[in-house]
Amino acid sequence: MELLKEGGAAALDLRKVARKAGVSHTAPYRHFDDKRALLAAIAEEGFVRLTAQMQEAVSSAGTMFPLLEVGRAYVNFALTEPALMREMFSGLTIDRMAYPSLHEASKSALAVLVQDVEREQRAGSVIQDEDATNLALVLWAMFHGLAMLLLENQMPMIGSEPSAIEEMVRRCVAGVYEGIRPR
Amino acid sequence: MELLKEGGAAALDLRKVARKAGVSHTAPYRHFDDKRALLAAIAEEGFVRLTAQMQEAVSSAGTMFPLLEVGRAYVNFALTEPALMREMFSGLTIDRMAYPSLHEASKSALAVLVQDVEREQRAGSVIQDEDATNLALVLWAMFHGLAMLLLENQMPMIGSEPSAIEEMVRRCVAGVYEGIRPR
DNA sequence: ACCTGAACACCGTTCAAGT
DNA sequence: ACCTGAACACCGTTCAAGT
Repeated sequence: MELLKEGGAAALDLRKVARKAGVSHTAPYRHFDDKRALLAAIAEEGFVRLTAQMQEAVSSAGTMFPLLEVGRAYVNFALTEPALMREMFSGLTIDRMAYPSLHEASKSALAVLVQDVEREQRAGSVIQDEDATNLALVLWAMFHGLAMLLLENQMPMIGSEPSAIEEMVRRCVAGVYEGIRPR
Repeated sequence: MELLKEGGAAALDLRKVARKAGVSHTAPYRHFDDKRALLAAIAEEGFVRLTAQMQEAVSSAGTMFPLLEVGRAYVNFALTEPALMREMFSGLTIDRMAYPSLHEASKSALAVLVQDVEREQRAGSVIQDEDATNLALVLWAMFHGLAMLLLENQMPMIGSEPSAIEEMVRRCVAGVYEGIRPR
């Protein structure tokens, strides 16, 4: 994870990891089947941390705009650990299912959203005629898209000043909460 | 692009490209500065195609739910060309600005959304007290997040049956259009 | 202007061998 | 159970040399 943070995905190779650990370049194969297995373990750890930060955001928000807090936390995580975020969501191409514990960890991030939606549905601040999981997926898509586009510098007009990013998070949360159609 | 489609990003190496083209493995350096430059060219071509499909979707929609059509087109593109989509949005890490024509191409995809928002604002179907570009960015985030999460198999409860995906696209468009707060 | 072949530094992975 | 060193196949890139 240090290598990932320092030099991005390109800097993360098994031999460098072994060097950093002070062992021979074949030692890692005693602990991981192959490079993908190491990446899966790293991604899993990433999901654990992301889930914790989302959970924290919901808790600290109390009854006031939990979704805004979660969105902020999600974007903040992505911008703080861009290489990790990329590895979590696109490192292992297709066989995510081949790493069950990784799959579990990634589901826990969604679970935070589902729980908040259920709470808001009970409170009446979110529509009740739609499944909570489905609504959570919509929220996740919104947050994820925003985080990834910012991370990949695809919103140059937003830039990287915290205040501009904060405004963009607000707009996205407002967009999905209030809708862009006139009320 | 053939290699990308067949075997994903891992299968795309310069020597293989050269082999496929029937030249020596150093010949590509006469046409591209390095591997990143080739990837940039591929990503650029990807944005051109994505923009065309989004534009087509808006046009064919006429006055009926253009946003739903664009969302569908965006998701469809991502699921049809997953490796290309990944390369377009996360291949070259940070220095996207180092490839001006790539940057231009990626802006043209957003422009399709901006134009539709402006049209809908004039028609009164989208709120007018917010900048069109900002609203387009919100829509883009929604579509992009949905497409990437589906592409990376992060929504296993949705699966890959076209009808389930279609439903999810509908929910996301409805979410950002109507809002998830009761009206 | 475009291509080639040798060469270099590097990586993922395997394997026989050690404690 | 964990580690090592040699070895193999492979890649990105450079360079002198060719047409």
